[in-house]
Amino acid sequence: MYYEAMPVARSLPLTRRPLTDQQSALLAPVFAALSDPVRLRLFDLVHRAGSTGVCSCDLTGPLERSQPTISHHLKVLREAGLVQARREGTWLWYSVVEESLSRAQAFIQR
Amino acid sequence: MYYEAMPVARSLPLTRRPLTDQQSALLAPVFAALSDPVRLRLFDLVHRAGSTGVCSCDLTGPLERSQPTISHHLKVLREAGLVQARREGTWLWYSVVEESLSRAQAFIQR
DNA sequence: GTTGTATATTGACAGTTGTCAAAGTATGCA
DNA sequence: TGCATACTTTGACAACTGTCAATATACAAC
Repeated sequence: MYYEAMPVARSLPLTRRPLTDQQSALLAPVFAALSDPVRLRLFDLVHRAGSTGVCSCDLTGPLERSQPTISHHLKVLREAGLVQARREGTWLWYSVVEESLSRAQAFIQR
Repeated sequence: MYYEAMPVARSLPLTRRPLTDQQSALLAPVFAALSDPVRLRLFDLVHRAGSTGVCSCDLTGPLERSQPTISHHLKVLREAGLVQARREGTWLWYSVVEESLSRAQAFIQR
């Protein structure tokens, strides 16, 4: 089984009009996914692992949260399109979806 | 009376270590402030107004929310350090705190 | 199949959030 | 002083969120 990144807004940065209702509704979940300290640290750890990714078994330890809680946060990050996971045997390897980052970045810098 | 931007983390981007507990606790509220569609649009409107700022009376109209709700969201943005307000007679003029943006940006791009 | 390890889901609970109506505070002007 | 305008605060409510224990599912090895 394969856990993919969910689809998210693509056409944001080019407009010079005020943010529309739809645009903000697509972008907000990305920031919402980064709005929790545990998820920020998770995302940071995944990001550090680069394209190789990181085994989620290595993510449960350092954050002092239960395994279900970490699993829940990883799901939030996945559904926001920020990370993706691929299975390798028993393990899941998480990596960052660079594209999603550039969308958030496009909003922030202008 | 003067509504200022609240103090927020300053020393984030330079480290190459994993995000600490404290760092993530300081950064998360910034993303949390951007995690609501109405606030995203508010912030966008303020940002567009540049250094002149925008009168908050002009922010209540376009977003289809009650005036107290808009006031609440502006407070959240202020407390996250993303915007600041200065009073001019009866009006409040809102403008973006650029520095706060660069901190969020520093996290996103690396 | 059984057993063991890795991860996800469910259910529950306290705490937080977005929203509005109503009431309060601040400023300017007559 | 009184009134009008701009904004904030309070109180209430439904919806959502972070957390864990318990349970379930997926895969590998035997």
